[in-house]
Amino acid sequence: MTRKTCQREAIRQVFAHARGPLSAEDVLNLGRERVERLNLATVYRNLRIMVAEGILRRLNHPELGPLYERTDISHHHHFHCRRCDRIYELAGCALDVSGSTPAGFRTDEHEVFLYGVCAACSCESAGS
Amino acid sequence: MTRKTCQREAIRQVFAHARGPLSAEDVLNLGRERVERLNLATVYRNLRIMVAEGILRRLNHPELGPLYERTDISHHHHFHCRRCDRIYELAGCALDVSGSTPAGFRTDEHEVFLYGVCAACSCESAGS
DNA sequence: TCACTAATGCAAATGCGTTTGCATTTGCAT
DNA sequence: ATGCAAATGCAAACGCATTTGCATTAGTGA
Repeated sequence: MTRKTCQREAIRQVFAHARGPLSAEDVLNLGRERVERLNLATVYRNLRIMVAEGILRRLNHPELGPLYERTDISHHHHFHCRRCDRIYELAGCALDVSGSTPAGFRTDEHEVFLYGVCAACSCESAGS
Repeated sequence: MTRKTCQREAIRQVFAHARGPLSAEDVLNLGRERVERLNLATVYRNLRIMVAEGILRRLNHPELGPLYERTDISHHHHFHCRRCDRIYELAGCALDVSGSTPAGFRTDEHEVFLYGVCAACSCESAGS
C-alpha cells in the first residue's frame, strides 16, 4: 500500500512547477524549500518510483549528466547555457530525422542538445 | 621529452583505423590486438594526452557513456543501434540550428543522437 | 486511539569510469 | 653499451551518482 507523505508530495510539486529537467540534487534542493526534512536517498527512491510509473523520464545530458523530466510534455530538445548552466526546453524539433537516417536503418528515437549562451546571460554581458 | 612506445603507437593506430567513436575499453581491446601488453591505465593516460593535443575529442553519449573520436573528421552525428550496440557516424547534419535557437540565444555547438536499428541488424531479423 | 508497515533518514556500501603512487621497463641521447 | 627520465603495469584509490541496511518515523485502516 502506497502512502502519501509530505516528502513525496514535495517531490511531485517540484516537478509540477519545474520548467525544465532536474538533477537529483536539484530535486533535493527545491524539495527542501517545501519540506525541510528531505533526504537524497528519499529523492532517489521516489524518482525511481515515478520513472517506473511513467510520470518521469530519465535522460542523460552529455554535459550535465543524469536529469529527470516529466513525460507529459511534448517532444522537445534541450538548450544548455554554458554561462549560467541552466537548461531550457526548446519546443518542437528542427531535425530532419528521415533525412539523417541512412538507407536500411530505422530511427526510433533521437535527442538533440544545443549549447551556447541564453538570452539572460547575453544581456548581462552586452554592456550599454 | 616524449617517447615513441609501441603501446602509444598501437593506440594511435586504433584510432587511425576506427570507423566510429570508441570507449576506453574499446581502445584497450583493439589495442591489445596490436600490443598484447597494454594496460587500461596506459590507455587513459594516452587518451588524455591525445585530447590535450587536440587529436581526439571526448564525447558523452547519452546511452553509451564516454567515447573518444578523432577531431579531424567533419561535423557529423551518431546513430546508436540498440540491437548490436554499434555506433555509426552520420555524415552531415540535418538540424536547422538557427531554427531551433530561441530569439536572444546564441548556439555555439550542438549534438544529435539517433537511436534505432541499423541495416545489418534489420536484415538479420527480416527473414526473407 | 492503536497497531502495522510503508516511507524516511542516515551512513555505509556499490558500480563504474578514471586517476594515481610506485616499482619496473624501456626509449633514446650520449 | 650505459644511464636517465619517460612510459608502463598493477593495484589501490577516487569521484560521483545511486543504492541499501537498519533503526526510527509516521501514514492509515480498523
